[in-house]
Amino acid sequence: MNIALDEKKVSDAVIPRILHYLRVIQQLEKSDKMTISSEELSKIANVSAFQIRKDLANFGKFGQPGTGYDISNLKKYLLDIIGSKEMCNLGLVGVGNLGSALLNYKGFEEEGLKFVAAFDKDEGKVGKVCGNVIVEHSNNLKESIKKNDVHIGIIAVSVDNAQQVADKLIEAGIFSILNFAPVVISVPKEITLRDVDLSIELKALRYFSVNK
Amino acid sequence: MNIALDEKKVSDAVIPRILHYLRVIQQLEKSDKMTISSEELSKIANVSAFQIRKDLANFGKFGQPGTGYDISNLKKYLLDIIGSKEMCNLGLVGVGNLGSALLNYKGFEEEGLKFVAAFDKDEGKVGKVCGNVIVEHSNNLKESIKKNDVHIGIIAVSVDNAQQVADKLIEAGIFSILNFAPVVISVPKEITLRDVDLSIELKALRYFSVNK
DNA sequence: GCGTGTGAAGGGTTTCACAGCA
DNA sequence: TGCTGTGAAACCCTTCACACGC
Repeated sequence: MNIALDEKKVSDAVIPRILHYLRVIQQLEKSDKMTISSEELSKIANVSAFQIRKDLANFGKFGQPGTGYDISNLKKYLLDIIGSKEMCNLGLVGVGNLGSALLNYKGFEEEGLKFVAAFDKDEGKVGKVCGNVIVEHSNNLKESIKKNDVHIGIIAVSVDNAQQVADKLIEAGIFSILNFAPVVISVPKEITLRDVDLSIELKALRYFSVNK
Repeated sequence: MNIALDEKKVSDAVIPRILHYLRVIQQLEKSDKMTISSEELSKIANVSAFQIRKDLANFGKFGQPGTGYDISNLKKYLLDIIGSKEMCNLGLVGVGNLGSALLNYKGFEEEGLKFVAAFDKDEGKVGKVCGNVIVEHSNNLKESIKKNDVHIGIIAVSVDNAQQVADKLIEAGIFSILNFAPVVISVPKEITLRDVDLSIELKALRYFSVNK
């Protein structure tokens, strides 16, 4: 029943799936079902039942043989696994179309994600209210990141400025970066960087669709 | 030298990496370098040189032993592999914050991706010009999708409407869907669906950062 | 000599089959 | 009986080492 983080290294592929299961469980919570078997979950999540049981077994024994998993308990366990108990503070750089959309998106807060700072180098945008934050000038970045205890930096600037912004974020003490600029950024290996490259998503989608 | 598509099934993991190499090559094109070795490419792309050579070998022999890869040729080959020669038509459903940002993003066109239609159920948005398209009412979806030859449908509506929109897109003849709604959508197996779930990206980022 | 392309080795992840428990 | 948890098998992907070509 113990949640065994850091005991043995859990495969990287597991975590996105755990988060995916959590999505499904959140949907199921709205129904009147109390328990669910790995087989049923499999059909909704499009992941094999074997895989689901193996993934969960990485972290403990949550299921009842003969019955399945208690939905509301499973949710708690999954949240524990990914460590979503406390709020995660986000800082955004680049308040363009995409940046504004992210700041104004209402869905993050209930997921434990919260924008606490936003930056732009355009004086015209500085001072503007976007979502729950007031846009600051990029010159304030380092100071504000520390003051607001930002955990994750989000890059939503143009290709030309992305590397430079990444460097500034790292200099400000950020260890986790989500990059939306369609460019390959280099960071020291102690920094965790993930890219969301929509052109790549769309082209991969087309490829898989054609070669299915 | 032949591009051997559909000869033997290429692993799914290869394609996103191919697109990633293409990003790097596009950046390199701006420099005055003419050729690059897998070793040099490895450092920029953060992928092992073995991996790069293996990935490319899936599709043919592009490299010069002793020299490396000709940058502008490699670009052509990579574009061939992923079939990016002709324009890919995009249709968007849900002209909210995120939807508008996507429609107004200038970077897609040069990547061979083009919005040709956008839909919303809100009468107030219908008729508005966003990027290169005029927003249509969702009731026109089926007709307009066919008329404009939309290849990929993009879902940027709320959680509650996502499944229904997916069903409508499929009914309209769409086979490829990119879903931004943070919900698990079910589609028939002949449909290719990819999710971009930003909350999951952020939480995975945090997990990997903490457990690094 | 330098760097690619590739068969073989290695490692890791998914699949399977079944023991064990409710 | 029904379904989980798990060691073993199968599979796939990455890594390696080296033969070959420039």
